[in-house]
Order: sequence, then structure tokens, then C-alpha cells
Amino acid sequence: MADQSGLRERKKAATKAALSGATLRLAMTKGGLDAVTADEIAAEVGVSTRTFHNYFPNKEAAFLHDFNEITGEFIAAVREYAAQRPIWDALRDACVGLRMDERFDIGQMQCREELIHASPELIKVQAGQFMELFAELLGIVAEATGRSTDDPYPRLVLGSALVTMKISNEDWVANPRGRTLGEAITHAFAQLEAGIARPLDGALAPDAPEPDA
Amino acid sequence: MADQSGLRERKKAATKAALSGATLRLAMTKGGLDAVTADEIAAEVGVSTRTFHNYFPNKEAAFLHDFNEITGEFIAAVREYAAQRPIWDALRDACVGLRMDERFDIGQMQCREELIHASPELIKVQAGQFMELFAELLGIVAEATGRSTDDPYPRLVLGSALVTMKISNEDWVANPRGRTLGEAITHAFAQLEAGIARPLDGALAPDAPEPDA
DNA sequence: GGAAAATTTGCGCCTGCTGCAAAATTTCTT
DNA sequence: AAGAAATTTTGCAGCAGGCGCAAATTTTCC
Repeated sequence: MADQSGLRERKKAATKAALSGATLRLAMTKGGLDAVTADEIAAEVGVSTRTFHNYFPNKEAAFLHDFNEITGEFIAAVREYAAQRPIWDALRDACVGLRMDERFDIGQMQCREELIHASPELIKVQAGQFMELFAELLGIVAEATGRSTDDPYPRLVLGSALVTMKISNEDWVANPRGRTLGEAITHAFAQLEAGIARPLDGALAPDAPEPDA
Repeated sequence: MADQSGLRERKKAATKAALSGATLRLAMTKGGLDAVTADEIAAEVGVSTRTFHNYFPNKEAAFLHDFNEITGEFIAAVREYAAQRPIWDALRDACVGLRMDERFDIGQMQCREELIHASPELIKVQAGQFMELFAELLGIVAEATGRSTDDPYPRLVLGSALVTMKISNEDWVANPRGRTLGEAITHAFAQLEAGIARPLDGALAPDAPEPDA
């Protein structure tokens, strides 16, 4: 029926992971996802092209598969924390709690970022996934703030949080500067909490040119 | 050579606008851009399908064409204002200065929003265009804040500003509530300037349920 | 061991997009 | 005004992506 026999489910999850992994690997070796075709990925895993498309609509989705896995955890965490603390803290803590830095190798994360930024199509698909995430979380945030989903405030909160999440992740991956990922995220969230118009501190920009006016 | 004879340039711009307009019109009448094909659009304008693809890579780009036109103005305005005032104010003023509400019919803007939200592909393409805009503006913002483009602060500023811009636009279109678009934008920017964690005021949510805890 | 359910696979088809070279149109020169 | 030059339009061929369908294969269950 549904998932009574966990074995079949596990096999499916395994091939899905294998396809996703092969996509990543091939994109790395060939220097860009655009240079990879669905046929190659399928061949790499030892499965037909048609089967690849049974699991993923396109190679971009395969590439971003584990991001989607994490998305589910993130939503669950936000929902849980939102009942216990202010929504801004809940969003921050859910983000920190993912502990991406412990889960992935930093070299691999850097590689992923480079590949994403090299492929316009991949950027688009990822942006689309963020929009989906926004839609899925908006109800939670609206309720937590006691506003309607039509109200701009919860939208601003959620939109800012997702942007902060993405930017602090990118920033830390590109330049850890001795911080943990959690610290980078916490600092970025604090910046928005204090008001975006003035920087919280200058310690983050050791190489910043001095303002020339 | 380049554009000495403005006539040819104007003709090209005219057909481009005609194609974009036809795309919009067809999407409206057929209740969704997904129900429209490139052939229909080309036929509507009296041009071959191949020519359509000379102007736009796909129908989504044609649909969002005038958004791109405005993007150029926006960048120019940010660059100009950034030399005169703090970057956050510059971004806000550039956004307000577009005066989208005077340029477009509000009914048409509502229609556009609905069509966008009904098409996942359109959402993706629009999100991709925002990423491009981000990349084009990042240098200006970094310089204005006296930071490097690697620094997370200018990224947070610009990301927050673009999110604020999009959300306040959507909000005003869906529910003007007697405000001008400029007022809605100004208020949203003020919210982020004051810190996102607490709402600036409750006047925006006349129908908000009272917080239940 | 055999029936039932589910997965994989091959095949054909359609759609969207691009390169290329010929045809049509516009602009420039004299 | 006529012809040359430049540019745009167009048709065609080709390719990759993606999907429906039904047969073949595998797995599960009794």
C-alpha cells in the first residue's frame, strides 16, 4: 500500500540520492551543469533515461535535491519554534539548527555555489524553490505575528529572513573568516533586527576601503 | 552602423513592444500564460514564429518585457541617488521615483500579478530577473557603503531592499487601502530601517486577528 | 511456487529553442 | 531613381527535454 514495506521505499530513496549525487559529480568534473545531459546521469547510475525522468523532471531538480530534503526540516523547525518564541527568533533558530556546516563538506558547498552561479537556469530553479518555500511558510509567519496573510508585515519578515538566510550561507561558504556558520547567520539576523540602514559593526569587513567622501 | 538611423531602432522597439503586448493580451483572455504558445503570439502580431524568438527567448520574457525596461531606469536612479544620500534612502527613493502607479493602470497591474502567481514558470523567470538585478546593483551598493562586494552587509542591504520593493508593490496592487504606491513603499522601507523584529505600527492590519497568547 | 503490485524500460510524440542560409526589406550611394 | 550594401525576416532542419503509454521486469505477498 503506502509505505508499509520500508525496503522498497528505501531503495527508491537510494536511487534518488544516487541520481542526485551523480548529477553533482558530473557537473563538477565537466565544469558546469549545462554540459551534463540527463542521459549521462542515468548512464552513470546504471539506469535508463526514462527512469531518471521518473524521479526528477530535469537535471536542475536533481542537482538541488538535497536542498529540498532540508527544506522539509526547516519548515518543521519553524513551525515548532514559532509556538515558543518571537517569529524572528524562530526563523533564525530554525536556520541555525539546520547545521549545514556539520552536514556537508565545506569544499563541496563551495563547489556547489560556484556551479549554481555559473548556470542561469540553475539560479532560476533555485529562486523558484525559494518562492515555494515562501508560500509554504507564510501562513505560519502570519499566524505567529497575529496578522493576516494579506498584511505586508509578515511578508516582509519572511522575505527578509529568507534573504538573510541565503546571503549569510553564501557569505560563510565563500569566506568563513574563522566563524561558525551559526555565528554568521546569527550576526546577519541581528543586523536586520537592529535596522538595515546602518551596519551593526565594522568587524566583518577587514578589507573594506575607507569611505572616500 | 550602430544606431545612427533611429528609424530602424524605433521599428524594432515597436515590434518588441507589440509582441510583449500581444503576449499580455493573449494571456489575459486565455486565463493564463501557460495556455498561450509562441506561435499564437507571433500570429497575433503578424510575424513568423522564428522572428518572435529573435526578440525573446521565450514567452515568459515577452510577458515581463516592460518590467525589464523599467529596470534600466531603476539602476540609473539608484546610481544617481547613491551619490547624494545614504544608500538605503537612495534605494527607496529610486523605487518610489519609478511611479509605477502613474504609469500603469491598476487593473492591469492586478491582472499581471494574478497571471504571474498562476504560472510557476513565470515566477521562476521573474525570480531569475531579480537575481540579475541584484548582480547589477551590488557594485553600486558596495561602493556606497564603503564595503567590498564580498562583505555581507551590502548584500543584506540590497537583498532586503529588493524584497521590500517587490512586497510593497504586490501589497499595494492587491489592496491600495487609500494609500498611494509611494506611501506603501516608504512605509515598508521604514519598517526595515527600524528593525524587522517588531512591526512599526498596527494601522496596516485593520482585519488582523488579535494575538491569542 | 505463483499471483498481484509496483518499477523499469523502450518507443513514439510533441514542444521549445537555436543555427544557418536564403529571401525580403530597408538604407545608403551616386 | 537605380543599384549596391546592410539588416531583418523567414523557413527549415536539428537537438534536447519531457511525457504518456504499454510491455517487460522485478519485488512483494500469500
